[in-house]
This record gives sequence, structure tokens and C-alpha cells, in this order.
Amino acid sequence: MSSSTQSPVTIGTLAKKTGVNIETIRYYEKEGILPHPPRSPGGHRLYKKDDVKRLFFVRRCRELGFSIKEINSLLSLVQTGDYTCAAIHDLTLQHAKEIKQKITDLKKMERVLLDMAAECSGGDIPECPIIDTLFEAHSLAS
Amino acid sequence: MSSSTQSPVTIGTLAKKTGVNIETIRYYEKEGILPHPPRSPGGHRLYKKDDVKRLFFVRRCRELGFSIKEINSLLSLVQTGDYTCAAIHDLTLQHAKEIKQKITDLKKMERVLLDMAAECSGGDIPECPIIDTLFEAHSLAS
DNA sequence: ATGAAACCTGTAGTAACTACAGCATCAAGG
DNA sequence: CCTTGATGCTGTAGTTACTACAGGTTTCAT
Repeated sequence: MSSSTQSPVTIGTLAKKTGVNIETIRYYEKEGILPHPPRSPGGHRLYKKDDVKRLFFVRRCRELGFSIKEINSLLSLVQTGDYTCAAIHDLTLQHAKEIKQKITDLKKMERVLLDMAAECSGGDIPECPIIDTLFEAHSLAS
Repeated sequence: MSSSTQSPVTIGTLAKKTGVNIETIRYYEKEGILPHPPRSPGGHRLYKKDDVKRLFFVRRCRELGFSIKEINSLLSLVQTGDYTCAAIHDLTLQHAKEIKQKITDLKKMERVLLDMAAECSGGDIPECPIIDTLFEAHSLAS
């Protein structure tokens, strides 16, 4: 009973509500993941409750590392209602897999850095096993 | 006894030896992490053994996630000989700390994604708890 | 001498924003 | 009604670390 009487908010208010930067909101609109909102007579953007919801969705997806492209896919699936639970499930697991790989890579980096640091006296001398190691012609990819 | 008689190599050979893309080598030169090499009469870049070593250093640092700026710092410390083991040690540990933080963040993402997926039947139906969760107005930052 | 392979410069594209500059609009107080 | 400060507008450029051309030149082996 309140769907057509809600008063629209400006971009600044939307930004505060969702914790998303104003410039970022305009960027999202340009990228097509937020719809072009109606404007005030003077050209200011006017948002409604659904936009708040949608922007929260986008923000949460970004926090989970989904790309803009992926979010666009998710949103168009949702928007058209043309999705199955299985499709969303797959997208999610695929994304989780990519994140797992990143974690693996970063752990490898961390290990090498800590190993190098452990070899190092940390003294006040101009010789450093870290530098020596870095000059070695080996790759991390193994 | 071989320092002045080595024959220089072209950029393509350097690329093959170090596994770094030709375009990337030129980019590194522009960014100041590789010196401007001497040129052939026709303008082709001519590299010597030290350049190979330096480029290996750069490549290894990149694989360990050091930024171009950080590599520049490391290199200027090394180049001038104006460094102590302690300084390098600190830079390395600082970097390791940043990577650890990234790992923590990614693990949090992974956890949320897997939890969402676990709630999901994956069935052929147009209702999905993942979508519902994504529309919730909560942030990961806790 | 010729032709293919390698090289040159300079520009533009990528991802996901951020940061202006320079101007217009809005809302509240006087 | 008018002013004024806050807020909003567009459009462009910068960030990071490259990659990918286009269009031309050099090199080197035959």
C-alpha cells in the first residue's frame, strides 16, 4: 500500500543509505547495472526503494569479488525471472573456485616471502640474502 | 675477463631468456625500472648480461606481488648500495603482511559463497536462496 | 638485392573505480 | 523574493600493469 506514494531520494541519499560512492553510482548507471532513473525538472537523479535494494545487491556482489560483468549476468537472470536455482548455484561455485585459486597463489607468495625473510639477519649490513634470492633466475610457477 | 667482450642481444632474445613479454620490457623501460639501453645504428635496443639479471629480479618481484613502485624502491636501494639488510627485511615483511590480509579477505569471500551455495538446492526452480541472500542489506565488513 | 622476421614508436584498450573542473540546481533562511 | 551554501550535473583524465595493434623501419640470410 505504499508502492506509488514513496518519495524519491537524490543520489547523495542513496549513497549514504548503501555506502556506495556517488561517483560509483553514476559509474554503475553508465555500465548498465543500475537503470537510468527519472530526473527532477532540473536534471537531478531520483531514486526509489527498489534502487536501494538493487544497489545493495550490487555492493554485496562486489564485496564477494564478482565482476561488473558477472553482476550484470546475475541481474539479468534475476530481472527476467529467467533463472533456475541450479544456474545461480553454478555461477556461485565457479566464482568460489576462482577465489580458491587466488588464495592458493597468494599463499605461495607469502611462503616465499616469509622464507626469504627468515634467511635474513635483518642486521645493519649491506648484504642481504633476500636480494640474492630475488636475483635468482627462478620462477614461482612450478 | 669477459665483461667487455660479451655480445649484446636484441629485445626478442631478452624476452625469450627471461620469459618477459617484449611489450612489457619496453613498458618497464618507460617506467624507469629498466635503464635505457644503447641502440644499434638502426635504433634497435641492445642488452647485456646485467640487463638479463635485472629483468629476472623484476620478474621475480612481480611474481611475488611487489608493485612497480616497490620494485623501483628495491632497485634503487640495491643499485646505490645504500641499503641495509634490515631495510630490505622490513620491506619484505611489510609486503608479506599485506598479502596475508588479502588472503584473509578472500577466505571470507569464499566462506560466504560456499555457505550460500550450501543453502541452495540447485534445483530446476525459479527460487534461489543465493539471490535472496545477495539482496540482503548486509556488508561483509564486520 | 630481396624478402621475411624482427624491431621501432605511438596510441588505445583493459577493470573498476576516483578525482577533478566548471557549471547548474535545490532548499532553507532572511 | 532573493541569496547562499550544499548538492548535483557532465565530461575528462588519472590509477595499475600490462596487452594489442597500426604503420613503418631495420636486420640478416640467401
